[in-house]
Amino acid sequence: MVLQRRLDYGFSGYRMPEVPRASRSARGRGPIRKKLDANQIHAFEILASVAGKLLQESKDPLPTNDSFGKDPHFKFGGITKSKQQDKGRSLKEEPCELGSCDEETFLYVHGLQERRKSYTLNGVSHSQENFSYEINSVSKSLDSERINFGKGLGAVDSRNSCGSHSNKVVNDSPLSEDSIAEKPQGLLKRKQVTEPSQDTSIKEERTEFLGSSEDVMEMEERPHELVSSRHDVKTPFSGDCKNHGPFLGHCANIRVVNRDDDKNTMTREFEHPPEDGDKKITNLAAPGHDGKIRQANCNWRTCYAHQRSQKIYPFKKRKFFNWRPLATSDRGCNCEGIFNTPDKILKGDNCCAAVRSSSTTGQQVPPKSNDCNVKLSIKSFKVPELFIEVPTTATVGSLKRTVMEAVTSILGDGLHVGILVQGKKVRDDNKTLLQTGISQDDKRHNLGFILEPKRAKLTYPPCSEDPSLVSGRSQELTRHSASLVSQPGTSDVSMSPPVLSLGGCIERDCKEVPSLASTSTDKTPPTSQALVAVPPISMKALAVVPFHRKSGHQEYVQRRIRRPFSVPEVEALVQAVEKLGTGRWRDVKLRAFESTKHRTYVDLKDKWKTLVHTARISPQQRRGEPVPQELLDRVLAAHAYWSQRHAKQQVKAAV
DNA sequence: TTTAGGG
DNA sequence: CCCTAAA
Repeated sequence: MVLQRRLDYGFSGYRMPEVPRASRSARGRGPIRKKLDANQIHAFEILASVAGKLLQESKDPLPTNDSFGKDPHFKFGGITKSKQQDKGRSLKEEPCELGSCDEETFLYVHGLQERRKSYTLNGVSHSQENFSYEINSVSKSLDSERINFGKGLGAVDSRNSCGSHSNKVVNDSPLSEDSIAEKPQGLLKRKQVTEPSQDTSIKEERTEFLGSSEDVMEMEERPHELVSSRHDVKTPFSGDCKNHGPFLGHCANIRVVNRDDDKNTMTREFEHPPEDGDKKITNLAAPGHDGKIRQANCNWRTCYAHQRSQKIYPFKKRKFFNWRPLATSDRGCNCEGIFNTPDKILKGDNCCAAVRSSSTTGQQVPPKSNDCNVKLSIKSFKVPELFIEVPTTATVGSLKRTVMEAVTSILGDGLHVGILVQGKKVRDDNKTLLQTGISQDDKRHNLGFILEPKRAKLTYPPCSEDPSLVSGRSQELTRHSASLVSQPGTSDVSMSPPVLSLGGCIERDCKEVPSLASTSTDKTPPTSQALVAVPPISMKALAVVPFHRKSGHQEYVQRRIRRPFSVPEVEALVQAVEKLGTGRWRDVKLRAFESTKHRTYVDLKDKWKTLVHTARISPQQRRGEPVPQELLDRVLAAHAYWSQRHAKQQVKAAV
């Protein structure tokens, strides 16, 4: 028979496709904000949840964070130290620190409407969740974050810029070896207790995982610290999680309260972030951290941000799934504090261990990815680590599916997973992992996962519907992420060099948003902004996190992409309204936007509303593409006219 | 389905 | 843009 050993892989993160820029101040000075769709946010939630659970699995106390409580920035509103203390096993809360973030590069992630605020990933948000999914991009650093997917304990990526210090740091880090060594036991223990069966299917794992209720639920999450740009780090991983700056309130404290076995639903409630959240963030973002950016040393456990209050939180919207965002800083997750020395890691032993059946041997300690600093550009964000387990006999296709399930369930169906082994894209889904070389212990076999747009074309909002302005639908995807799109089945060329100049491209893109006209596909570097940076990856062992997928499809309803009205559109709208009047949006739609399917009458109505508002405010206060004053004047005139007319009609009707 | 408005 | 109550 074929050996049924399993490989545990850990994701240090995914690099996500860029998200359309949401907005920035009129003068371009403001923070660049990005909005993530609900499902994307959910990804964080789920991944964070997974991480959190894993974290919980560990009974080993995490290194204490001395800075906790000391750091002025660190202030979790409701975090009760005493509470933590009460629980011996509970993890200490640590502030998540966002390292040096270029203020300008802060990304704000928004969820939907009301929740929008709460889902603001940006630590700046005052939302209650205030989770630490802060995406902060340091455009300065060209190093792209990498996705490590490795087997073996503690991977060290020598190529990684962080790698150099990471090794060293690792040793010093409290979280290093000991921690790692211990963890497995704890996991094992738990496993034995909870999982009698040796046969562990992913599903079972998941179940078990979920099954570990109480303790898990009560665990406090600990925000992890984050860090900063790898470049500047002088003392990376200063060895402890102590020095991390407070990430402040971004890390939500969550506690799982309710568990729904059937649905694997966990609801959580977040605490309200400190009022001064903004300030804190600002501080973090403030200059001065340059060169001294603290390295975040977060191991995946740490990443598991604070969890706290538990409570069944009825979600208003069904769109929101079961999982609430955990307070986790994706960034933090990426910066792992636990590392093993390379030699150690790469040893066959570890590898072997890694492949042991998790069910019988217990889970391995999740490997830490040496993905030090995550630098996110405006167009991408990193998701917390995700651990999965698959038998070596699994096919590449199944591996993809497994990963996809985890990711898709979170992100929605817009993406599919691509797998790269040593930088090469594996296209044959029928190959087994062994055949592909993924199962080999050789460290050289790097495995990378990439998220690619499923659809041939991503729908990026064209600047204008106006034919004259639209260079073609094909451009949709091109804007910032042409390279992102490796169409299924086609180009992989770009993927070969896994990651390339990601950095450079990103930086450039961040700074300048190419106009549509200038961004034809041809100009876009094929490889660059690839979705994923597939850095050299070292394999390491990890704990498996069974990922569960709900049968089916989540009800993620993606928020429509923002499509600012172009001047021609505004013109058309104004003209139609002048003629038809307000209140007849359907007719306006038919008349002026008949062929523009993405402009609904509601959109037109909304646009009119904003136009009226825009026309009333001073030019200085206006944002976005300036609308000719002439049009605005017409807006006001039409608005006044029709308002008056409606009023009169009402009077008549009344009489 | 449309409107109208608040979020 | 989203979400919805009303119409």
